[in-house]
Amino acid sequence: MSKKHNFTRDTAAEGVEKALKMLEGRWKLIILFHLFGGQVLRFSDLEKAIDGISQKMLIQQLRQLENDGIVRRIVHHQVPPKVEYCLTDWGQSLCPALDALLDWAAQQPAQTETTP
Amino acid sequence: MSKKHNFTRDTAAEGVEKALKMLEGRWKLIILFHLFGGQVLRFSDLEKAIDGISQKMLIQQLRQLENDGIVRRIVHHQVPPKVEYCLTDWGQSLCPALDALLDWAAQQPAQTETTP
DNA sequence: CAGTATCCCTGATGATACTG
DNA sequence: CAGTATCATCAGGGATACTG
Repeated sequence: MSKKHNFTRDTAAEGVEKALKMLEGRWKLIILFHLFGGQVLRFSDLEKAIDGISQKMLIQQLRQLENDGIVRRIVHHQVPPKVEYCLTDWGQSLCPALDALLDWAAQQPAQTETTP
Repeated sequence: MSKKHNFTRDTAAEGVEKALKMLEGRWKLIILFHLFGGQVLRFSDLEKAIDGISQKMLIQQLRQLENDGIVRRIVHHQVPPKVEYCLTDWGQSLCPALDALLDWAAQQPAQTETTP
């Protein structure tokens, strides 16, 4: 199944950075969590579902996710236009990794308070 | 050991976002990977080890990691000053989560190429 | 040695309006 | 419906110089 990879301290940092770059972006995680679990949503569905997002931002973030191979764009040639978005297999496989991060964050011990 | 957490789609996105916020920052991952494995390094050690970083950036990123409870700062009251940095236990526990991300990124199928 | 203090600049985001 | 186009804003980061 999973291949073995040998990372040095620097290539590891680089690799994680690459992953983070793909996830950074004001709206990407919210979009992703709307698509996890096999959801297939239209542009307008996402627009309605995500509070406060503009069309410009929505399309921009979707395009980046698409270029990174995380999201798939499905165009139905109709009038009026219909375009749907879903995760690629690889995009789906991101879920466990995010869960790991989520658990980690949830385990944060209470102390000096997170940067105010 | 690990507690159970119930997340909704939105709180999950929020939680991961919180985690990412702590890791975003031009130099944080590089710093972290220098400290993983129990390393204890002086300010000047980090400065030498990390190519291209300025004192301002180094201290800024370290402070943020410290405020987030990921890094611990150890001051030795001496002349000249000696300050060391290492990971907190919670900071160490981030390692597996990053590994998951790393593996995910390494599995990226070749296709449209990552955003040029 | 281990930081502070300034100034500057760019890229990411937001607001708004227009279109095939 | 599903986008493009334009303009304004603002925080993150870089360069540089100074200090307890």
